[in-house]
Amino acid sequence: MDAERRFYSIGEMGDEFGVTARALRFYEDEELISPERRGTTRLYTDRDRVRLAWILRGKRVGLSLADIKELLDLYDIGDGRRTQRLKTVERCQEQVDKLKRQRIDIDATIKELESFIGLVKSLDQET
Amino acid sequence: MDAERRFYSIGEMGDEFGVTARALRFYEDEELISPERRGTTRLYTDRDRVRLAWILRGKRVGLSLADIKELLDLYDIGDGRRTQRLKTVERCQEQVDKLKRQRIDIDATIKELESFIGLVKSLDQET
DNA sequence: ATTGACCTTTACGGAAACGTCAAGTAGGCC
DNA sequence: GGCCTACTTGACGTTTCCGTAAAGGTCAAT
Repeated sequence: MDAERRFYSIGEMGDEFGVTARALRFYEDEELISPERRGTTRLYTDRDRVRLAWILRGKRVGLSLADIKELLDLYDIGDGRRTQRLKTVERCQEQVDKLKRQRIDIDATIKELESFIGLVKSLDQET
Repeated sequence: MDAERRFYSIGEMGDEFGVTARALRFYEDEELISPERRGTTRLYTDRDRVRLAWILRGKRVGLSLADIKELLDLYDIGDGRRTQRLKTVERCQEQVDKLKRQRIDIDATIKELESFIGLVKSLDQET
């Protein structure tokens, strides 16, 4: 164990995750990730990679960076006081509900687009 | 038939759909809806209501207004030439694929949030 | 020693999707 | 006719999420 702690440069991170260095610095400004430093150079760890993956998936499902930050923070404080935890659960539950509603809309949209595709394709059979 | 054609004012539309008049005018600027006019006043028909519902659902699933406009336009031109129709199907299919990928992300996020909620709640049982 | 690749911060720029006045008009009611 | 309310068209402001120079520091290779 003590598995040879690897670091990743901002460039490597960008390449691997398909984001620019500018974006990574921006996420840092917004306090979504806090890589270590060697001097001024950023060193990303595996923990940062996990967080970044979370951030990007959050973005893909339409969460704002603010939402994502809040959820990541909640993850970090999961062990706070009882009142704190109640709030945590509450906020998470809100997002879950929102995502579930969003899934319903997505399904409806997919369905409609697909049936439209079917219609247009059927027009194509004539001729 | 000839079912008593009703019109709706911009205010009614806003109230019913939960959007501001400003937003409706903006959608018109962007050519997503084109209500009739009596003088300068906008008159929305049922067709406009259907389009608006489509727009809002599109927004909820994360489509940009540009995407939505394109899809609405495709609906309108569904009867174009063959080449045109192929493009139509293609573009729709792209959106469908994108939405399907998005659904996968949503499911994963929901799952993760819910298991986190479970974790925090279990901490709450102690005490 | 110089080049090139990769890193840094600071700062202005820009699209998207409206919000928010401002100033004016049109129609209905008493 | 006067008032109220809802409507109109600009036009500038705002937030989010970065892009894009500008102006350099660092380190390895040539």
